[in-house]
Amino acid sequence: MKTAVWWIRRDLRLTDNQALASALEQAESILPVFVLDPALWNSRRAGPKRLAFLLGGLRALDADLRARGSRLVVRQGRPRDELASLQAETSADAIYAEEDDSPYARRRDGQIAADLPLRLISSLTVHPPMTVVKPDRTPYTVFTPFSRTWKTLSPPSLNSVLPTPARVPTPTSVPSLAIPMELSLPSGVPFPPGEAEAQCRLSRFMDSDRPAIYHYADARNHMGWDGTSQLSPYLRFGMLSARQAAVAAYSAIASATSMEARKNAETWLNELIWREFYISILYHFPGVSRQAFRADLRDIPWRNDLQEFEAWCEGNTGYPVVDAAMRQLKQTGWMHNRARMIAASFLVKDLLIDWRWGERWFMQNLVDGDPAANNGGWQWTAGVGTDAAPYFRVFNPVLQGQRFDPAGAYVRRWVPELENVPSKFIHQPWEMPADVQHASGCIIGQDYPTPIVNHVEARERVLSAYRRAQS
DNA sequence: TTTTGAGTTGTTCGA
DNA sequence: GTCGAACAACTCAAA
Repeated sequence: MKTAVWWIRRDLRLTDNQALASALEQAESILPVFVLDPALWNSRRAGPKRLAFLLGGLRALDADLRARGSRLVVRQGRPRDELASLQAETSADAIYAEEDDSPYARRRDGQIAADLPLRLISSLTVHPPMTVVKPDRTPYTVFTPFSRTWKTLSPPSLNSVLPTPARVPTPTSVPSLAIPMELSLPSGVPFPPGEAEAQCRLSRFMDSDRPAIYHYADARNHMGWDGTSQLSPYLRFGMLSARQAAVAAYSAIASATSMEARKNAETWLNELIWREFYISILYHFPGVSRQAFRADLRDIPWRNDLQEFEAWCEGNTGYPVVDAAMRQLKQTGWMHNRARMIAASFLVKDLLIDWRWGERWFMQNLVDGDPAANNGGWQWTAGVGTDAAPYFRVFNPVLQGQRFDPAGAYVRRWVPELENVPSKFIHQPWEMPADVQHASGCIIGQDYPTPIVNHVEARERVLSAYRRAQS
């Protein structure tokens, strides 16, 4: 085969890239292509921060390719049209791409495969959705048995991680658009795009003096700590392969020096399996992207109060942890996982707003926003999904704050008007006596909002709403 | 086919 | 302050 197209979608890396490796095996020269698809670009789900991260990732990938005698060709338009014309321009014999299991991608790829020689490689996940199924070949809908089966499949070995190719021979004459520059990453977003950064973060998480992976199980819950890997945006765009992450997790488990350390590393591996679980759920049940998995919970009488929704979005609910979470999201494009659960629970249960509103807001603001994981997380919190939280499990934002941000470091960082509030009141500032409000420079109702709902009453309200919906 | 055990992440109440 | 039970059944997965 003379020329092959490597169609890049969410695998912005050269290391352990199976689509690229297959193309290199089969063809003498490779044309790396990214198609800016207006259907995704203009979608209500797209967010400027994620798009900026993607464009930055394309620039980084282009630089990495140029160091290997290649370059990235960027086109804009419907992928089908652009690929067809590229194929004509280069007389490419095949188009290699990493399979994407989300509903839009499957529809798009199905149509393209009907006309063009598209070869899809399953490497979005360690184990493709079709391989982690029950003995009767039907999909799992509960996490624990899914993960048990996942773990019985042969783990990827260290040498299965494909090396970075030294050279990528590429035809020189194919014109490319410039990578759009108008959307640059806002300065508050702490995620430099590119696979070099992803590799750095992975090794820092695994191999530093005191590897965070061996403290992950507890540390990850503290919102003011740096206990998570912060790899989600990189996994989202394939700047790091799931397989390489899993290999790293397995090797950390194998070299753990205590039961405790081992358990912590296993907890992180479990998070990778959660990612694959929700990818599998969306693959087998594409309808979840539009409605609740559980048919009996599709008619909850949501209040959907617009003013309250806006207060939530902007981080002005009067509940410090919730507001810190929402402001972190807005400023950085990322939110701590524990904070995601608290903020999501507050929207759905305390405000009784349709979980899909929150799902959309997260997609519009998260750099790591992924249709499968985000949908799964929201349905879990709302208690309407697979393997969902029981509906009576309502997070108490004050207790969650006291437990997972005891000194209020997280709150003070993202809600500066509470900076000088004593720790005793940091998660319930409305309890401050007037003199303490004055002393801390934070008058409730003036410098910081009065809570927009009373949690105890809101809890009763949501419990009865869910009870009614079910009966 | 039937049975049995189990199910990410919580809160509240009363002893 | 700490502890166990209740919250509500229900469905899934596997024996």
